[in-house]
Amino acid sequence: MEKAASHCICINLRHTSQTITQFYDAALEPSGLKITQFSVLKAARYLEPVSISDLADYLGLDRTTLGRNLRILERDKLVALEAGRDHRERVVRVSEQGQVAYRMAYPLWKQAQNKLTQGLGKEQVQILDTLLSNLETAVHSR
Amino acid sequence: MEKAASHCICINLRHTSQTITQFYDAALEPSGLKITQFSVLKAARYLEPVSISDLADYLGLDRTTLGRNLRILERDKLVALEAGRDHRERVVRVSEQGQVAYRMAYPLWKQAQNKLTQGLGKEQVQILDTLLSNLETAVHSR
DNA sequence: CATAAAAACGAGTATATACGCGTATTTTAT
DNA sequence: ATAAAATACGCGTATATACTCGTTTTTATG
Repeated sequence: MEKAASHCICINLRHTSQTITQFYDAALEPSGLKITQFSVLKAARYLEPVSISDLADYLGLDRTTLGRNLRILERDKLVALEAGRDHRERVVRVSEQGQVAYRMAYPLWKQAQNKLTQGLGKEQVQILDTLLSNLETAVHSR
Repeated sequence: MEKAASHCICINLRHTSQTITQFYDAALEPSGLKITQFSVLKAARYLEPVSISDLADYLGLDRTTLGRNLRILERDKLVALEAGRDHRERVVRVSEQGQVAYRMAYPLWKQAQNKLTQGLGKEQVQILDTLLSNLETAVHSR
């Protein structure tokens, strides 16, 4: 990872996304979590008990994608997947171990976020957020 | 895919990147190429004959990632991978079929790119490019 | 109430991405 | 000229992501 800047918005986005992901993953390493897993735990903590589909909607992920990601968290005993009252669904709960990992990861995430924010400038981060949001809108409209 | 806007720069980037990728992939569909494959073909056309490592450097991808991506293009007969004079390396060449696919994909790519550019505004796209570039710099320094 | 429609999920398949380890080949240094 | 270092790769493993299809369960409707 080092080169970049094609003329393609998509390729540029993908490349930066990947680079930044590695940055956050490295920052979170002591917690054993990746940034994607951190974001799933965060959402699950907020919504639990929650079905896979509802959690996927919240996260903006495909249901099957989240299902596979959760399998890994379950294997690592960070979440538990139980049958809900509705026997079609499986309900996500964050385990004690999951809570511990999250609390360990949070300050690491914050540090990474701060570093980037300071590197870019607060206003620029604000502008970035707006642009990303507008991109998604531009694609979905019409 | 529909929700978004966490407070995490990384998660926001990942989500938008994925959404935009789907937009480009859908646009390129008639050509049979995905945007990632299109970008590999474009670079390979420009640099061929080129080793896997050199092409990976140019694209900002891990060598092994590109190797696997090329295997798929080879399977679909869009590129050929031959031994170079240096017997350690494998040399990438775009096949006739690859050229045809590329030429078919190009206007589709251009359309997608134009749609997005019009949706966002040219200045905003320029700002986005700058921000993405600055993000990568912010992460690599220090 | 019975059947049709809808919802929730898993499995299969496919792609993209990277890291570490091992191997073959080429270069370089002594 | 030989040994050491560097280079180019492949494979194994791991994660993230999504689509299609099929199964189970729930809900709606006539």
